[in-house]
Amino acid sequence: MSRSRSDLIAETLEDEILRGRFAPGTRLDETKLAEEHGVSRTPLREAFQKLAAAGLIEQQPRRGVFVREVGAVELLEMFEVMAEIEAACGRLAAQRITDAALADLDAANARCRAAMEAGESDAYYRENEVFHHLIYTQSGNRFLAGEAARLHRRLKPFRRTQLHLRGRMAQSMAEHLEIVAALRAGEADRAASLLRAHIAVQGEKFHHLMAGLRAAE
Amino acid sequence: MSRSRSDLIAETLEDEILRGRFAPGTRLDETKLAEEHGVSRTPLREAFQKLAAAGLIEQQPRRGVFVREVGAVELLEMFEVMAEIEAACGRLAAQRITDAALADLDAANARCRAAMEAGESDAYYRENEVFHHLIYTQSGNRFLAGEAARLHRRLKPFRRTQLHLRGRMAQSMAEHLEIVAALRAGEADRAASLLRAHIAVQGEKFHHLMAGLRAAE
DNA sequence: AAATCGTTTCTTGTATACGAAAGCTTGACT
DNA sequence: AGTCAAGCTTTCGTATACAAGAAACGATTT
Repeated sequence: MSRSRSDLIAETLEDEILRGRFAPGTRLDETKLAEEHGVSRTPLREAFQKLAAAGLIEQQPRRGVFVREVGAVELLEMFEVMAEIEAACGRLAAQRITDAALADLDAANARCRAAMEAGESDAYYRENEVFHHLIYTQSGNRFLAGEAARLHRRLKPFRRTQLHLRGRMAQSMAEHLEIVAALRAGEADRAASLLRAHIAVQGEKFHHLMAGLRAAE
Repeated sequence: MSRSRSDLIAETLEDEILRGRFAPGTRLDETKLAEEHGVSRTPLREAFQKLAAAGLIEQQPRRGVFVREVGAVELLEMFEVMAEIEAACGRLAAQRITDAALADLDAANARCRAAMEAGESDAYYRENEVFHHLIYTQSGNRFLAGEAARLHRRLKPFRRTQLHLRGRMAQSMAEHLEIVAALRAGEADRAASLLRAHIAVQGEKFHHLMAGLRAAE
């Protein structure tokens, strides 16, 4: 199950898109990118197909490929789905999680707290990711965990700014503790609800953020 | 947003794979398929990238592409995710569904009942699909609806045999009615639970089916 | 007789070349 | 001066040619 050439190109391209090197709506020049990667157009076009399937770019026949604009509506929808998927992970994890994994969650939360108290939002962000990925895998459903990770990654650029909002870190921290408690108690419904709310608030914050940006224009 | 050539090839290929023309594990011959579609290898390879991204085929570098084997475990995982996604659709739909859509659901169920009483499992299957797709769209979340439809399609070949199981149609029918009742009442949690159970039973039935097949070998 | 190494052939991966379509520029006409 | 059309340029889509790797086959050796 080794990786092929166009896979690598697709990965780096995906990374560059998500990291914002190419603004939404930008046309991706085949020839330019080809020589940038030191290959011909062929492997690049194959990489494009992958990105198109993943929904990151849009191919307009005879026009070229463009970085997809994700509108505010679609973004909110994706946050909503993320909330539901994490809820599902939590529901299943509550029934299946191991003691070792619970300990890992505690550890991640301890590091979260340390980061919060130090006011290091970047560190908090990293540990927060660890926390959530642990829950994905503890769903005991590799397919679900994969889908969760995929969407999580997709939303990453839009989640980044969230933690700088006033008081969000502390609230997030408190929610984490409640979530772990529910998982430890094996309360599936409660774990699901807590996780849903925990993620949904990101969508709402994002909504407010967008509204603010719009008003500032 | 028109469709390109390799898109069409990818679609037909996906269809042929899901319909079982190519057994899992089969190697897909580029040249053979190319001349079968009357094109060169290039557009075919581009179609392969899409299918690989969708997880239907696996590309082994310098070896070729193979139809992916979906093991029983992964299949059960996918059913579990389907259950959770449909539950999410139901939860959201309960808050957002229109009267017109409720009427459509009633109509679909009426056609389901007719098919059941006539013992036409194929017709039941079709109307059952209509019913579920209505719920997807009524989630009011196009992204979620898309993901639901994608997974639904992916599981189609494995759901097909389900309805022939003794008494499944009648039970399914009864569940549909309960689901609509919950949606009409706007009871989000109940709609979600009912849908989750409604789909989960398919996974279990499938599980039994698999066990039966294994034992029969 | 079996095993191993070399050769040959087949297939994949990539480059390049060519045809076609879309957009832009230029020029003519109203 | 503005608008429309025709040609020109650019870029996409596809075919084809070529290179490299993998598998199969055979020959030689132990």
